Amino acid sequence: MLCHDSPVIDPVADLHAALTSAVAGLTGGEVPDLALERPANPEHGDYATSVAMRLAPLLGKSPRDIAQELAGVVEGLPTIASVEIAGPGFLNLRLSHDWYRSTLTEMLAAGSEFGRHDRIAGAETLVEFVSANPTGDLTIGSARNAAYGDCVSRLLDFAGQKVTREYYFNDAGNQITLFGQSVRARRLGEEIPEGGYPGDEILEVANALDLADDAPLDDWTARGVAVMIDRIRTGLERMRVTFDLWTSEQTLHSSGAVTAAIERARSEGHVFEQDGATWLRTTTFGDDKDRVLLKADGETTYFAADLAYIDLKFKRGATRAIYVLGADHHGYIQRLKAGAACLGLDADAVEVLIYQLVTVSGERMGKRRGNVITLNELAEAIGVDAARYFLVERSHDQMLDIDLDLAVENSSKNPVYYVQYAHARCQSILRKAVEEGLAVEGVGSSHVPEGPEMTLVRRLAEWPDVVATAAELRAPHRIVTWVHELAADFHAFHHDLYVLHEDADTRAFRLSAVRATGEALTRALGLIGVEAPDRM
RNA sequence: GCGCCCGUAGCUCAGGGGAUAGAGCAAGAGACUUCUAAUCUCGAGGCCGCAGGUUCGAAUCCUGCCGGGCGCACCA
Repeated sequence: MLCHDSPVIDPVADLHAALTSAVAGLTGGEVPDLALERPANPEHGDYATSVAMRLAPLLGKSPRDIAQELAGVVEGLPTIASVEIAGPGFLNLRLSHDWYRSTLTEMLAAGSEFGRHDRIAGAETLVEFVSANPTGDLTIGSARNAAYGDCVSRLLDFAGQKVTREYYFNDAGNQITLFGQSVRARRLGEEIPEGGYPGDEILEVANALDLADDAPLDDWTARGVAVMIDRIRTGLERMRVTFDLWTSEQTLHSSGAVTAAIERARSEGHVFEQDGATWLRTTTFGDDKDRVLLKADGETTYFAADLAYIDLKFKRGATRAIYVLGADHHGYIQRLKAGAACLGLDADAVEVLIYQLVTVSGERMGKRRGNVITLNELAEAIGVDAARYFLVERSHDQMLDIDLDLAVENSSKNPVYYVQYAHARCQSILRKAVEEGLAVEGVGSSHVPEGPEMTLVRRLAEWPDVVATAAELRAPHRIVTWVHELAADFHAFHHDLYVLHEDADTRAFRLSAVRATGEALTRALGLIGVEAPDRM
């Protein structure tokens, strides 16, 4: 389905507009979804709409009669070559040669802005992702979080939102104390405590610390966390994932934000005491059960810090707070939204994105199982481009399984190279055009596009809808699906037709198509954090 | 028990109400004197988990069931 209700650079905008006004004329104003789409079957035209069938019950006329009336309006458009009515009342449209030329011209003129849309623009969005505790290297589960969260951020940014990326880390509490003890134990060659962290990276962190053997535990902990965070940051940067803010839980406590948030919730009337503990009545806003803020022993819970953190996000000016969490945290959705509501905030401005878990050879990852794969190992094994492509290739609602040996074995046939190769081919042609003095500007005026050229241009024209939908659905895998289709269309085009044709007009059209394809590949790959190489 | 995600080709998965359900991989047959063969072309492979419902029209929306994953702390 295509939807063009915002002023975007859109190749089928005039078609959409003409249909809309024609339909409005028939109904007296009301316009249902036009359902303008690209049929899978080429016999059904380049674009098709089933709007006549939807209109039939409304107007009390037969779908084919309505289609006939609409056909009369659309037929005159310069972008339309032919219209036919098919089946129960489909309107099948074929685009004119003129459309192909003007669409290419438009796309090239728009450049990197092509596909920019404002359907969801304007929000100040805080995307919090990864946020793994700094007690070890990031696992491949966090790698999925990183790749997905980063792509969503890039998509929202392209959609005109002001995006801030934040990593929230836990640097207080039992786990962190255990981490500090583990670091010290490794350094001193002692036994690590029960439930401590045995990973090799702990030893590396320990050895990087300039601390005396008898330094206080707090120093081992704090310094260890700092080094670990730095390790994590470096690994993420290698994956082209960067953050604007690194926020520590500790600072929420020390700044008084936690206490302030509890008081704010109390003044909203949602805090109560029971069994010696202080509770937040999140059930008022749809949570399964109420949540403890202050334990009977007086300690704050992790959720209390969460509450303060939500408060902080909106106080800093965010109009939307996105959380990216693994499926094992899906129970947090209601809790976080209810927490926001208890602070008097809009629960709908809290959006929790859940991605399904990553398994290793069909099994859940775990230190006890000894099957942990880290982000660094994945990047090392198959490279950053293949790793990123692999991590967002499928829907985030789909479970992801990895066998590292198999991944390495298969990495050469990772589809990312197929797509990148298409870009390298584009650049190769453009280089050759310059070398041979065959480069031209413009799309020409008389070239009659052939099948593969038309297929390619129509594919390129899908971009505005693809990128807008991907952003709205927080579904970067749609970019991946599309960019692969684009690469396939380009490879076929390249195989069938010679670009640097002796006829200047043909050459101009084809060079324009190559240029537009190269830019589209760069743009789409950029949104998933993959490079578009000039040579391979 | 309750909640979230998934079930589509041998395998991994796209398909947000439209016409004959697609791709990659695997297996099969072909194509380089050319701007890169990391490519292209062709064939084969399907009760879209099951059963109802809504609709002119359902893989898609609704309900129930079956199967798989995950979660239901005064842990972090």
